[in-house]
Amino acid sequence: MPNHKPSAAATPDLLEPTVAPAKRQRGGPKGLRITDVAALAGVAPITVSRVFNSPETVAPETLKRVRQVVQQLGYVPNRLAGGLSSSRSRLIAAIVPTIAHSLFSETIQVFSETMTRAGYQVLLALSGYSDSSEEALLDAVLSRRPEGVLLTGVAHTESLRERLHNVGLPIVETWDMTETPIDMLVGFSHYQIGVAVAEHFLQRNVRAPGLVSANDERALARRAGFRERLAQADIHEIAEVLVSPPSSVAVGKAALPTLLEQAPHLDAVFCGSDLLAIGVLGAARRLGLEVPSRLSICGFGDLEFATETTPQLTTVRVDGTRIGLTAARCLLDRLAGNDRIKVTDVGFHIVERETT
Amino acid sequence: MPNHKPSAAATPDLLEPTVAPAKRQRGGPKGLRITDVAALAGVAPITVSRVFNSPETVAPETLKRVRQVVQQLGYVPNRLAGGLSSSRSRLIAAIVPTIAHSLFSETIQVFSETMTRAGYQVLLALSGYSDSSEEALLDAVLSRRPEGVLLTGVAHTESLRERLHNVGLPIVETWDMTETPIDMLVGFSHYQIGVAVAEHFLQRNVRAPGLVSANDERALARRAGFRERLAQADIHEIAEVLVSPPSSVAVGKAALPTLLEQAPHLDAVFCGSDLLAIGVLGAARRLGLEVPSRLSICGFGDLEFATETTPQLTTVRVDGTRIGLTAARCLLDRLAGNDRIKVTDVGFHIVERETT
DNA sequence: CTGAAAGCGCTTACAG
DNA sequence: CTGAAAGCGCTTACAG
Repeated sequence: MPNHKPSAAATPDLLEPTVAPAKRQRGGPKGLRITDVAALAGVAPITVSRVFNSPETVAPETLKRVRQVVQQLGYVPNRLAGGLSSSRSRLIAAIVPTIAHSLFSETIQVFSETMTRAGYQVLLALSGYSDSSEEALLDAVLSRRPEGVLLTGVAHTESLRERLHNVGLPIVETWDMTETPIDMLVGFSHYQIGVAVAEHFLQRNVRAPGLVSANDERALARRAGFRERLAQADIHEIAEVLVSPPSSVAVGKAALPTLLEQAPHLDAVFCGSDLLAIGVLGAARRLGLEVPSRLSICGFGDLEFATETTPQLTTVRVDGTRIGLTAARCLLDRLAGNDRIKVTDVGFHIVERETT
Repeated sequence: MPNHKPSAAATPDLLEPTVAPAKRQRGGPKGLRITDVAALAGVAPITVSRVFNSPETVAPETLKRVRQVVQQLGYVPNRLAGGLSSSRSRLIAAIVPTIAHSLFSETIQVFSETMTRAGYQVLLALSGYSDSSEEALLDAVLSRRPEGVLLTGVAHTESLRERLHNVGLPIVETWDMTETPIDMLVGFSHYQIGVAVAEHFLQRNVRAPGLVSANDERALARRAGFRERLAQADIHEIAEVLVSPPSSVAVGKAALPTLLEQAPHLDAVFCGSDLLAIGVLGAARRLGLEVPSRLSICGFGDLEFATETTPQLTTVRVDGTRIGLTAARCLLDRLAGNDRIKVTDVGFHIVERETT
């Protein structure tokens, strides 16, 4: 049967489809699209787009009409499409070891609030404490095309640092300090904390200190500062228990007997977290060791309530809220095209509650 | 100058552009695309897509070659594009009042881990405790086209419930109980907790109980159960302090004197959180009120360490980890097309530490 | 202040 | 097992 193409009769039939090709069907009926709003409001889709993204460029009358239709239909723009088209995902990734035991949850809370207020959303990526799957995690994160990344701790592996550097995104590393940040940095020196706790113990005439700590990079930095400062005071024997996360009261409790085996005259313990410190405190009580007169215990991380419930403990307080806020501001400044101080040291305080 | 269109000479010149229209330029050079990988591997883009999304349908040889190129180039697929095209965002939204004070952070931790393992990512949305901006928050969340939503607490406003129902997404409400869930529910009854704490106090022969609590919906449900059970025992006068979040040790401390003004013979306090309870405990100590013999104090929320540091307190323990895990499973089952038990009551326990 | 056309980087739905 | 074409729902880059 011959082909009856009405126009362009000179065109060879064989190169032309017999009829307009049937439109491919993609899935069932989708949700509302910008064209639905546009049609009902009697404007072009681009105008609806402007109502959301640059309302100041739209005539007040048009704005009102479109918004009315949006409201009426309950239209919510599709940001997958918007992000793809504009290369602005409005997404910020936060990579955190864990939010369960609350060391970092305040930081993320404030960070998230601040980013939300600025029109971004936070993609939460929990890395755990193992580096093993970090490459996969980073792939997952980058596949969303975030406009910025908050890291907790400095990136460890060289390969990771390189990839993060290469993507060219604004990046804030937090909760740590390094000579060679990938980009921006808001944190403090774990090494210096170790030094400070050592000095605190030395002031109390400690002779046989011990350490209970995880073996992640930050904990090891505190340990190094602690050991080196003590070495300067000619204390070289340090009882040690390295524990794996998550740290808990129970782990702290179990650690004290082991420390006492290593150092029967143990008179101070530096713990990697307040939870561990509370555990050590409990074990000390049970053994009749008075705290802090017979045994000094120092924690890390500032559990708010601890001030009230365990005045015998000393702890190292870090302002997680300030870290989150500062990190958010760094990122936002950078996203706004401004420069930013690259490194902020928020420091720390040793909080001593009861001197005897 | 005349137009020299080589073919289709019969077509009216005026309807044809003089030359092929100049391609519009969209921004600078972008990152790697699937076509870059495809070209280098000598396959079509769709094959690269299959390597990521259904590797089992690709010949081993091809698979290997493409993966090698992916590795070599450091290609990371763009999920904004992928999600738009496939209508599968692989995103799950978690809407939580706050993660800072750790009541919910364990739930989110486990939920996030579980969803990540299943190939999803979690978009974290902090709602604060005010309902005011919840509509805007929901818009922001839905604009990412998540495939499921975890809510903390049951949705409050009717408008919100309706919208959530209408989007037709799998939804889990958590940390509460209701007769009319939007979809699935993993939680417990705050009202029943109030009843149980009242009974706990009654067993201790409490005569003049008080309450320190926030005034959010869940806190008010606990209050209702508490009051109603006490009313059955003919106790109608209940000293009350309603506080606004965030609750803290300091707020708890400040509350006790106010309660004592209302009820000089106060002999029990039910607090809306463990932090408040610790504050009340501190204030009681200062006033010389012995706990629990003279004053019973019950908290809520289970701060792990509290068992160790404040054995005088009673608390209501909820398994946040189980909630997170169960919620994740509910969502995943639904996403896999299976049915799921709609309502799971994980219950609660009253943990009494020191009986005298 | 508004709009028509093209393109963002993928995947679907076919076809072979 | 592999691929060409079309389409996902927006925004960019022009043009008026």
